[in-house]
Amino acid sequence: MPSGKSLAIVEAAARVFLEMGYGAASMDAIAAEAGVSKQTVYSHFGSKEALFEAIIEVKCDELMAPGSLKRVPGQDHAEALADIARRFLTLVLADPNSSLFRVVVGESVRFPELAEAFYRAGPTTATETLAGYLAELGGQGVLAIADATASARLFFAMLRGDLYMRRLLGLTPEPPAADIEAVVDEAVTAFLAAHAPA
Amino acid sequence: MPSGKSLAIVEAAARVFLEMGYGAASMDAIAAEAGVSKQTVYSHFGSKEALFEAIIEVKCDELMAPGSLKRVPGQDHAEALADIARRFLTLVLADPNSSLFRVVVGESVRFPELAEAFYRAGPTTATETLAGYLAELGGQGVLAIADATASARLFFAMLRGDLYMRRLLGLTPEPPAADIEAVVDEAVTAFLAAHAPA
DNA sequence: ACTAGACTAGACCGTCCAGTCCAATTTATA
DNA sequence: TATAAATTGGACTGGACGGTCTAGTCTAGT
Repeated sequence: MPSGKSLAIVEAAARVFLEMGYGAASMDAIAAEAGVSKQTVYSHFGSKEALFEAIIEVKCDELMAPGSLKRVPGQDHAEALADIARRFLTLVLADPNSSLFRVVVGESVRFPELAEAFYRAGPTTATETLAGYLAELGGQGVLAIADATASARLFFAMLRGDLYMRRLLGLTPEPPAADIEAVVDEAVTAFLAAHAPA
Repeated sequence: MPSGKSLAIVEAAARVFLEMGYGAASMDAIAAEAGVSKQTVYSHFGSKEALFEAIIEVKCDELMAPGSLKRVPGQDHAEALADIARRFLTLVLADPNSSLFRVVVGESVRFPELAEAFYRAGPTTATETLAGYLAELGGQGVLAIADATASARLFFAMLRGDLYMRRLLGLTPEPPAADIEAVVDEAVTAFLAAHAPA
């Protein structure tokens, strides 16, 4: 439970780390951004590494916390898939989140545990959730699903297309909903075609 | 034309930069790795930034130079696609190349022009090449291709699945050919199903 | 009023590193 | 061989940064 100061530090550190990356972020800058003395930062978190790890873990949790991929009942399966895709892409392409990913990738050599935590909180969780749903659809004969996990991974992969790549490389600002919708439509259509029941 | 010393510097710098990232790589380390005095490094490349940019550009060129996606004639289209996919994945998952990508992503905030150059040399070129081939197949009625560029992007996206993500996050060593083959098969099958002619 | 503990401002230390300088030495060239 | 160019190695500068220390302030709770 971060109280006032601690919360300010966490938020400031998140801003600075995500904007500048680990190496370029200085503890002085973080303290200044938080409106707090450097000593206070060191009282709450013992070191730069510890602070960084704390921030990334918090952000990873936030990323997947709201069960973003839960289904709303009473939907056509095509619409349900589109819904999942839309939420996934919106989440993943949103500004602080794509920065987070960039930083995690960039520092994955120095902080392997962080990369692992990210992978577990993000891709793994998302894949498992979707795989459960796909297995259900497969059981109902609505789709031909041989390997639910593999299909779930394929679905997410289809969503990580050119737009995703451009975001990853920082070449594009957060895209408008229409752009996301186009990717969603294409992926869902192709996915359904590839999994049409015999 | 890098002569002896210059070449040694480029190669050493590539090794150090790709292994440690931009921030953690010191000019002393690079000079030592090259078996060259620091002054010589500065004589050939004026600054750390310039050296980094030179290395990344050289590596980008290498990455796409050998026309890695050219088709061998007389192939079944399914086999041709599998061939392209296999070469793409092998290239992209190989060790120095995925390190390069990690570094470019990590430094994309500090070096936006580099990210742009990378995007042009990599994804853009690859997409255009494949789009040309797909348009051809579409014209022959072998596949149903409405938007060749979009389909090409989708194809590559399907290849950048879980294995790619794990590589990106540094969670897995260079995968064996069998793992790549599995991804290739799955992607090609799904892609063909999604583009079957009416 | 007294005290305890969180906080501040900023000086300070040691380290690391990009980049410079230079005198001595090697290498190439004419 | 003589001369010019490239290279070496190592000392040095200047600055940034992680982290510590300290003297003193602010705020509760008693």
